[in-house]
Amino acid sequence: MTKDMTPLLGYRLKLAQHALHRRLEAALKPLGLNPAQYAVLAELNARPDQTNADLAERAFITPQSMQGVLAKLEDSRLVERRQDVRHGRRQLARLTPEGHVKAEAANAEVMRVEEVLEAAVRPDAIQDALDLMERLHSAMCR
Amino acid sequence: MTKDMTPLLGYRLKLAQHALHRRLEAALKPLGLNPAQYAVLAELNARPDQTNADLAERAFITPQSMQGVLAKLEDSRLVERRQDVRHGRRQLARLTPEGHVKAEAANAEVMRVEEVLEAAVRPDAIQDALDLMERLHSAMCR
DNA sequence: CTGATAACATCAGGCGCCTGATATAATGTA
DNA sequence: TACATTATATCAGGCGCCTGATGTTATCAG
Repeated sequence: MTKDMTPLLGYRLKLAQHALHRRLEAALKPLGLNPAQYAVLAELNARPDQTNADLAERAFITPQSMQGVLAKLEDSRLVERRQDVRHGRRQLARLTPEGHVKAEAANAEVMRVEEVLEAAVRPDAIQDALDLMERLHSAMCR
Repeated sequence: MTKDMTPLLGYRLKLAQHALHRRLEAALKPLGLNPAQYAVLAELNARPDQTNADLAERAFITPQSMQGVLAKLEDSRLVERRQDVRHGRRQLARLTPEGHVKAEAANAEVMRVEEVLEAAVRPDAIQDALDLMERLHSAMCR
């Protein structure tokens, strides 16, 4: 007989991340963004002029999926794409001024969630928690 | 300027869970199951005769989504649903004999992944890790 | 008993991410 | 130069989960 799932690390990891995801969705919804769109805005804010392929890799989704994300951000005039002068195929994405404002606002919301998350951990244990997540991540990628 | 996401607990939580999910998908694929289907088989193995609504709640998805999961499991003859004798509307789901075999096989695969996950943590720190996940989950649900 | 409310199953449509296929430009190699 | 390989963007279709709407059955209040 299969036992109760509750004491499994994988199960609890899933639960925690699922709740976080819902929370982020709720926090970003008033801004008209979803977590994937936020991730792109934040990434382009930190490093402008990246290609669709670059952004996809950093966000851990496929280029095909990122295509859809970028298309919507372009429709919303938060991101613009230009032909790379040196390459005929590459298109470099960057934030519009409006996109920059939106990115900052979204980041504030996300940081608010992050603070709630960190408040659940003893201050001196946050680094341990970060290390734990990294170890779990590495173990699953091997 | 938005900073690097790497040191954020939320970001690393997402990364770890994402990798776990991919790993589970890969482990279950040879059995013809996805993580959601596995969750239902495991749940019905532990507690037979649950309704669609019950299963949805335990799996943290909507009844509408669980409907699709159950329909596929029925098509695969791993689960069967019968009218509840006392209620005209409720349908109670349970494993078929074939479903029971599949559930056990899937559970073995999932436990193998769980072992890899736990191996990434010092043995005396597993309970701390479980507690951490629970605190993060609770913090996000409030 | 009657009518309102809640629980349950289910259909329809949308969104996000996936895989597979295709087209084009850049790059490496004979 | 010519050709194969790689990188990039993009279209098409599938799958899983979502919200909204609908119909049916239990349950409860009067």
